[in-house]
Amino acid sequence: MKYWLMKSEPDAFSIDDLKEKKAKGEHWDGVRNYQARNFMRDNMKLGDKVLFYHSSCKVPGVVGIASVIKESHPDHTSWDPKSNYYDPKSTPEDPRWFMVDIKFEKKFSRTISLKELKEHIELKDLKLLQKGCRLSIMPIAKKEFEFIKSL
DNA sequence: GCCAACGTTGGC
DNA sequence: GCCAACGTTGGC
Repeated sequence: MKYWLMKSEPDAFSIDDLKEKKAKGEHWDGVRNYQARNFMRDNMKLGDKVLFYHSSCKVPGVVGIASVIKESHPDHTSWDPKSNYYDPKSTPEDPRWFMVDIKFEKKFSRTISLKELKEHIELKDLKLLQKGCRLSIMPIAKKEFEFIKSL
């Protein structure tokens, strides 16, 4: 089993929105970055655990846990001209973008803020904290996952 | 293949 | 709203 961190802007889609989807979960559409796509397409497997991170908001940080319930499948919003995520180079015959489905597992009793994460030496290698990291999906070590969960 | 211009992310 | 740090695009 692998561990991941996924960023979402709570104004667009928050942990509470995911919670409302219950067991049905939600597909993680709209990723238009090749590195993040490759993680979803090639590496994310059923049952993998995900730290849900709120970005571009008042208190950015980790807010809960989700899990993968469906492995890579084409992101249909990429060939929908009406979608914000439309990419004319992607078609149903030759999809360029992929997504996984995740479902809510738990919400932490508090937000573990970015500021707090930075204070722990145990998390010094966390990709999220590396300078200039703009990846919206990144792998994290089991150690790091367990540590953050324990905070 | 280089690189300037442009667009995006995301913390602050 | 600012801006640093990237990623992408496209001319050459």
